[in-house]
Amino acid sequence: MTYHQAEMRASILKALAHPVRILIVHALAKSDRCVCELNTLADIDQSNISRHLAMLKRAGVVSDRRKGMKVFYHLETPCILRAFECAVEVVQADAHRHTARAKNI
Amino acid sequence: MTYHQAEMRASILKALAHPVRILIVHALAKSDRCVCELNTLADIDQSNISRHLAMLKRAGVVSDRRKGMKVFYHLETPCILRAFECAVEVVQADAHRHTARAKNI
DNA sequence: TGACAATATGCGGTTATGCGCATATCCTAA
DNA sequence: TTAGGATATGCGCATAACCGCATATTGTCA
Repeated sequence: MTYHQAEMRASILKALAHPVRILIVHALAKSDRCVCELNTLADIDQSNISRHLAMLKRAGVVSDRRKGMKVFYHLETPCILRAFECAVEVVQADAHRHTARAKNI
Repeated sequence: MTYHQAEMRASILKALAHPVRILIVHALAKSDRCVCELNTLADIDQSNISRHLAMLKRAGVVSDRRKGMKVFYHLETPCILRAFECAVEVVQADAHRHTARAKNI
């Protein structure tokens, strides 16, 4: 794998590597949502949500579509959910390792 | 999904979201490697590789094992490779969208 | 057109990442 | 025990990510 290829992949993963953006993608997995709906996912400024959505869009992960005053976002690449599953596996494996170590001590 | 769960997942993805760390994981997918081998993946300082490995280890993605003077790293969670595949898909979908747009203009 | 709702963007400040250099630590072998 | 190879860590700097606030933009409806 070339360094350039690695950079491309890293840019996608970086776009996903933020708790708010993970919440967004998780919500979009169920159905398209407008910004005002996504805004309730976390206790942060609306402008911030807008920025996170812009990042996901730039990465090609989501697309947007205007409908009247609202803008609806759509998950373009559901394979990302598999990446999340893997993250969960890692978290859980880590948790097991920690409890195992705690028992030994 | 709670914000805390999202944070846990984000920490894993963040650990992967760097070109050098992606090269490392990609190399480890084939077999365990010592730091001196991984050092040749990119043109960066040895201390830097060491730091990237420490991050991956803290995230629970890799483990290390001393063998004499060398330290060998091992990929603990190969499911990560699936996450990479997804990143490739997104990159390719993006490329297609760009060429399609270029044709229209 | 003017007021207002929904969304995006510019700005400035704070925190986190990434890096190289120097140096510390750990291990082996003479 | 001392020399030297392999790896890790402390430090300081440069840059990028993140955030809230204020404000711009876009669209609706009276």
